[in-house]
Amino acid sequence: MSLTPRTPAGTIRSDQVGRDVDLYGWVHRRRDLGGLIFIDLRDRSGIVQVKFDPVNAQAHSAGGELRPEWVVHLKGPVQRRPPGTENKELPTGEVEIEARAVTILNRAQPPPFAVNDDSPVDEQVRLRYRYLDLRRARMARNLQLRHRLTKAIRDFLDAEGFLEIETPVLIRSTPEGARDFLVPSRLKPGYVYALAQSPQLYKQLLMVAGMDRYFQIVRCYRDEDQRADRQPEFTQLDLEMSFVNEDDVLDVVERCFAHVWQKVLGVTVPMPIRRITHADAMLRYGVDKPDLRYGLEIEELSSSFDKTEFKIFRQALDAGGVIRGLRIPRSVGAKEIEALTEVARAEGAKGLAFWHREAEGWRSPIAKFFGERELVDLQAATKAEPGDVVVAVADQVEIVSAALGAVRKAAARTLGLVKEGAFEFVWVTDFPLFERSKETGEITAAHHPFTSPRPQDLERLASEPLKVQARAYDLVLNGTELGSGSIRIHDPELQQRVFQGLGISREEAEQRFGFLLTAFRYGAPPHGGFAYGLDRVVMLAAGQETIREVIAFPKNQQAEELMTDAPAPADPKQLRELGLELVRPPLKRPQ
RNA sequence: GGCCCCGUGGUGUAGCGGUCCAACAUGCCUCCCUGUCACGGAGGAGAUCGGCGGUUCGAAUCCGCUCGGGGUCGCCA
Repeated sequence: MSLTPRTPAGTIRSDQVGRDVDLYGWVHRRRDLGGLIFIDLRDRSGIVQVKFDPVNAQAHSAGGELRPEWVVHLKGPVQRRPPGTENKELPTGEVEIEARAVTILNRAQPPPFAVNDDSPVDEQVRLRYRYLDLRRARMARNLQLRHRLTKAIRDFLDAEGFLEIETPVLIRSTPEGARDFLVPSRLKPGYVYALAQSPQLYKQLLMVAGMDRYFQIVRCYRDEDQRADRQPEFTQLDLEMSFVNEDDVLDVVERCFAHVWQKVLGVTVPMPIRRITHADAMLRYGVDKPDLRYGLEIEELSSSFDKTEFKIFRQALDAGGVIRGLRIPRSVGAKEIEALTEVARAEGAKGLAFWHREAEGWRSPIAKFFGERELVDLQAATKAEPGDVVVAVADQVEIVSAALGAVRKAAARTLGLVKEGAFEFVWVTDFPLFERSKETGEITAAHHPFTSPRPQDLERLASEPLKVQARAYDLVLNGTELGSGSIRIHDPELQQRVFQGLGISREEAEQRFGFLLTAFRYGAPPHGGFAYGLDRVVMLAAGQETIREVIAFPKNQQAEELMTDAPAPADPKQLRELGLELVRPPLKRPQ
């Protein structure tokens, strides 16, 4: 039995009136008026109303049995709806199908939650019955958006001369970065692969191979804790280019975003995307991924208070710290200030100083500690207007940045200063090459160990490594880091020096990255690239709060896939084949 | 591992020491209804309030532990 020709339900318009159509789909909703019965028939394309008239006895009696989510084949003519009964809410609202023949292809149990509306449902239930959840309009829309967005990316990069090339998923484990998922080797007992965290090294080797411009839409795996925007397996748009500098990479990436936003959302992204240095972002926004949908820039106030006698400020300055503040262009109640203070404290600040700007001057519990000149300076620095509130933190620079960055975000959200529906892209450039691990105190790569230092910083590599800046850049959208990239090292000697800066000895580097260093000795072109989280991009484009909403079958916070109950206890036979033995038996999970 | 929030018929919520063998909406079942579109009307079934323990004359409600879910910090080169 061939199921063609099918007519997609959502595509039927009045110009098809009189034509006989074959519809295949799900019963979305049923309205039984006693005589006449209407159902909305749903398929991927949308919804169309079907009429069951008692005149068509067979169809009408079958129609009376139908329930939501039953699968049916309907045959009948497209009819114009009687005047006054059109539904302007539906694209198909001018027409209806008169069912002349009905075949019930499958009955359905009542679903555990309503498929035919968008009412909130516990996410655990949604994930357990994901195939039902995906029938709902919002999820169907998200997956269709994801498809169109992915296709727009491919079309654009293809037109720009990029080749899509697949790289291995089962790769050698490298201890840097995120925790690896390990896959034991059956053929070499005791040996393991790692699932690729990213195609980083392979794409650089593709440049050495002369592929010139590469991209890949690629699944990546990281065994870390989950978040609203983090899954153990996620998809990256990964690209790499030869014979380029920073501007070439940024140009391609931002034109790609402009193309995609125009094509998929009909939104024009102003070009070029603005750029801000990492140092500037930390100073003005307190974070390296600023949300520019609102202002609230952080102001340097240290010099305004350089002679202050206010003990808390004095001590911070004397200890080499800074005082910075934020003008909130709105009156803020005591409760809200208390909440913002808590936000600042959570980031390590000892408190939050605040002044209410009034018509005649400043009102503040700490007003008496400040002289005329300081308040004039405060006014000049913040340009506060009557009704505004200025908050400030005094401490070491890292704490001040973190605290005010968090206060800025919290204030924007609670006071409704965020421009909804806006897409504010920004490049963050000139990242440091290294950073000191908070945990171990060791120097680690801020981006990854293959990132090129700026040429003018090369002589500081050994002497002042933390002052070396990298040829690295991040792309940020609405305060979410989409991804990052860099110009890579292509000189084996420079690569060795950076490894040494990271505390990796020559021998160790040869052992772990020998293939890369060897490759670089056979003529590596200068190259650089970028990678971003496709799930995050789709999430933001679709206006969703988590990437789970744009992934067909995502995992929960325990990294479980609830529909199939993965992961599952290991089969002893499989373990034997792999030469593995469990040290700890699997815990039983109560239902 | 830390912190925060949430677990009440299938689903979403209300109830926050007795008036609750738990209420409302929706879904489900039966009946009525020939222009509905979240159709309407009448009736019915359906939860021992995540679990265990405690406080109390009395617990959905208070306390402790625990299980489950989410957010977040750490972590994510």
